[in-house]
Amino acid sequence: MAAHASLPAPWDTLPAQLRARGQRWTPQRDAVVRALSSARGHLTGSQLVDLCRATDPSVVPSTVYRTLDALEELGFVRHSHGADGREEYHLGPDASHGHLHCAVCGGQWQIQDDEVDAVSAAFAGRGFAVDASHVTIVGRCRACTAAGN
Amino acid sequence: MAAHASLPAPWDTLPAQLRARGQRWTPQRDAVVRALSSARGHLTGSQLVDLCRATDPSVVPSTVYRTLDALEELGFVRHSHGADGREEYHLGPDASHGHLHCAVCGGQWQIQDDEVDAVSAAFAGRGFAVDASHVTIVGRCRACTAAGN
DNA sequence: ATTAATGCAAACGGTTTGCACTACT
DNA sequence: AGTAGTGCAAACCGTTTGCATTAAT
Repeated sequence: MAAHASLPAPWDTLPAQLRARGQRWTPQRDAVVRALSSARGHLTGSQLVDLCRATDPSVVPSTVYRTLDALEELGFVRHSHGADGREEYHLGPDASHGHLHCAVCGGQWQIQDDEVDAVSAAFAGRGFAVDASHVTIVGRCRACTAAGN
Repeated sequence: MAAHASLPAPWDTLPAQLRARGQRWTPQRDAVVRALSSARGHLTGSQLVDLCRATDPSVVPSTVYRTLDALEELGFVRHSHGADGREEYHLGPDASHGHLHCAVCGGQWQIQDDEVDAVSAAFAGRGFAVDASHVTIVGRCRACTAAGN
């Protein structure tokens, strides 16, 4: 089959995107996506496994991880590494506008999603919710470091 | 025995501190400390294991990890979780003066070592060297979050 | 009918644990 | 002598893999 009770927001185009690449939409992938979208924020791989199995006990870890790989390839999820040292997956490309600022050359770069995640995770333990759009990190960029500054 | 070719900087008082607590100084702990101090920056647990075994093949993983626990209890090392998702250990308390700033209540808190490490690790991949003393993270503190702001 | 995706079970790497033995104090 | 610390080997957890089977296309 492949349950289709209409997917939320960014996921609704997913089945089509998969099929366009010759890939398939399955009940298991549906379960993974629903678990992902129901849980706001980030999930570790094993949390996701448990969540999926709660609704559909037939879902097996390998399927979850393989599905995540597939979703990541399409840019629907990204993964980083949480403060607990486990893989952490989160929803697709959302705008984050943090910046990296080189104190030497004055260059600026946008901070990427997974980097924001890592920063957020660093302070999650003390209950501090990082505002991703206001993160500015000062330091020295690769070029300036290489130049010996 | 317990090799004693004089330990570098902050470690020289370690044997005494251990003994003061009824704990012991062993060649294995010596090996771990030397590996830690020789490697500038951070090391994962398994990197440390390998490093130790390179000089002293008799050192076994469990001993390394147990030693790290002991060192951490004394405040000689701290551990965080690196971008590769593994435990990462680093040298004792060094001054870092980054701050957390709550956009709601205006409160400020000092960023801790392991948090700085996590932030640094987030950008290490792109060759950006974070200036720990200039990290300021804006967000919402636990209290303000709890208050529903 | 094809072949992508699944379930299973086994393997993996890093870390932790129980226990008898060793060696620091 | 007393006991903290060790080495070993086995357990553990999250993740990955090989392979025969199932099911979406």
